[in-house]
Amino acid sequence: MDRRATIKDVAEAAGVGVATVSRVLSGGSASPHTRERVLAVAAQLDYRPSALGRNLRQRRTGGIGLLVPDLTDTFYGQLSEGVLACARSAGEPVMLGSTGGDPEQEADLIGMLLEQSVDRLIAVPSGDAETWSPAIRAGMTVVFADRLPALSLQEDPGVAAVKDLLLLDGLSPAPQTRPLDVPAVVADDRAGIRTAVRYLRGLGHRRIAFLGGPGQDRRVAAFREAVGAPVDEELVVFGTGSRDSAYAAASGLFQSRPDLSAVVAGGNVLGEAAVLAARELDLRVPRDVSLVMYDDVPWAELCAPPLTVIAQPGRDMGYRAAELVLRAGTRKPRSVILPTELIIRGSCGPHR
Amino acid sequence: MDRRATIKDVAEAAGVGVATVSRVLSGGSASPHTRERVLAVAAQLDYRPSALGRNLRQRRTGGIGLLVPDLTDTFYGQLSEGVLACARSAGEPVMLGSTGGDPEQEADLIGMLLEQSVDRLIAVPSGDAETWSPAIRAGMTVVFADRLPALSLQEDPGVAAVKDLLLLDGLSPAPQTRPLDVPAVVADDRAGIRTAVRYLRGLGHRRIAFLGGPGQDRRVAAFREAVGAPVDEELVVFGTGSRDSAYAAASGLFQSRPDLSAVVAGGNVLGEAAVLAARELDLRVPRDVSLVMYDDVPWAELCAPPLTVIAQPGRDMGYRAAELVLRAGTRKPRSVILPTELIIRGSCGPHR
DNA sequence: CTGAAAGCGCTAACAT
DNA sequence: ATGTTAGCGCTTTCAG
Repeated sequence: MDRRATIKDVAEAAGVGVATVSRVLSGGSASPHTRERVLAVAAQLDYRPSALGRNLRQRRTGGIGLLVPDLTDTFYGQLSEGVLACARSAGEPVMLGSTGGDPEQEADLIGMLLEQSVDRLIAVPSGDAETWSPAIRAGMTVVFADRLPALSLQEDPGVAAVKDLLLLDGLSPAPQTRPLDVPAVVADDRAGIRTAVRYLRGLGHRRIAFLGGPGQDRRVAAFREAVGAPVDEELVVFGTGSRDSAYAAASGLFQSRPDLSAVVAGGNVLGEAAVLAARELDLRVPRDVSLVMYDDVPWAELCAPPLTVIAQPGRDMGYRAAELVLRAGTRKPRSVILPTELIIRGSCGPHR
Repeated sequence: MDRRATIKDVAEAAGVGVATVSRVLSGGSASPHTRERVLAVAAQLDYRPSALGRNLRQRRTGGIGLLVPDLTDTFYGQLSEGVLACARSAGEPVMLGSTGGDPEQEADLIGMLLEQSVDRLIAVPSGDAETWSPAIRAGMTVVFADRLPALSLQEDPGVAAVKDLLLLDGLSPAPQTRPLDVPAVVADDRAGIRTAVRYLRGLGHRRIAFLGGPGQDRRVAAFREAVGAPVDEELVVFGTGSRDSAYAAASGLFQSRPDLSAVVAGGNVLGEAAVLAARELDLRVPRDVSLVMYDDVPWAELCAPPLTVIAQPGRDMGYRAAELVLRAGTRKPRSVILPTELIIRGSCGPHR
């Protein structure tokens, strides 16, 4: 188990200078004869250029960072698979971190990536713009996926939200604020939620609740818009991200408002909680309460009845985000909105 | 957005040599006065030591590699969360790869990690011992999780299986073979499967099938042992890892052997497939067929009826594996077998 | 087209 | 206790 061959070994064995080896291996100019010789020797020595040397020289670690809230959430699993697929085809390593939805852990992980000189980052953000400005200022290329940093409500006018998406959502940045200019890849929450709400209305539902989680500002906003008129605030409730709190929120909702007839769950963990809570309270789906859940996950079909869902392309989302972050040098990336699809299965019924 | 401060900047600003700064920051000896001064300057300059320089100098990348077959499989999500949790508390970055269960991709990813000089690796292996010997020979510290590399059936006596676990399973390494001496963290498949099979037998089931996936050699062996006597080979079927093939296997099984009365699914993806296939064929669970699934995943409870499962601690498994791989320098790690638990819910009924 | 040489930021001898 | 120095393996001017 002896030391790996270095570029120097190859150079010596091939009777050329190290610079030439470097050139040949990175596709630079070299005489056919030299090139062939170097390649042969390199192969023979089983030479693999060390990323360490290259990274230091270039003052940056190749590869891309990936920050998600929770890998046991199937949707983030899908998203991560997309990122990994793209990264692999580009030969780039991926450094993964799970934030638990906690801005502090997120900040720590950003710090660690900075320390590693990882300069490209895909994130499902948990912190607000304030959490993210350090990364941006440090020159990282970041792309948000699935959602945007919360609008931070503090006075500091230096901090705001992502520009692109505000516009795409038909909002305009508050005056006085300097939006983060970070591209994002997200689902068309507005259309997705709207379609779901319309569908429920069409079934006769009037008291429709929204069961949300952290980082779902855009979905909540879409819900309010779709429901229109003054929204019954008691029908909009939130969990904090954990399965427990999602369950508590769902259970609380059902108990405090037995008059509701339908609920839109903002994500699969929330949907899961809703099913569980409903069962515990002897509410039958869809007889007593109709349910539509954001995220199509394999198990949605296993439920009884199978869950009607707003499907969003998690894998594509990750793949596209990775493409953006990798191409960032070339062209200035623009945000992407991916389509959603209402998949009608059995968890919604007519109001009665 | 100017260049990050380097150790040299700190040294100059503090009026000391770079070595002193290095010492202070890595807890070496220094006079209280100097230490204080360096720390102050470092903080003031917002100095973060670059992992690049350190890595090159130490000829190794810190951090640990993690290779799993598929992140959309909730169990691997749980396992990964465990690894990440441990790594984070140790301040180590994690490089993630998803192999898709394909030995070739696995080999590629190992190559990439080697190139990155990542020298600690946790893997849910897909390839056989032959795939893994390069990593071992290169001096990587590897720990297997969840399962072991397949016993490779080829002549080459240099290749074999993991030593520890063979013994733990009560087997002894074939003569002529040189087992990989790699520690592993796995569930007690033998006990888990045995308990499940006994439970099913207690309910009167005699024709019990096993629906397996790749890498489940230990579970299959345990199944054979638990069933005892000559096993009806038609009742032992395999998918290749994808959801589609799992479904095909399950469906084929149900159709070709309508006389079976119970099935043990070797993992959650297979369990999912079994539920789907049964429904498609109008087999009622548990009336027509009883089902017990390996892995406890949140959605097992959502099924109708809720699934009886053999729970294994995915998160712990990841955490323990990370501990082993991190401590590897200190003491020679020994393999770990984690307990399983049969959680009885509603998917098994008496034979009729 | 090719080689020599200068570092990238850091740590570990070694010398003081 | 602290400073000086020599690289780690690689890419990239800069000459030839």
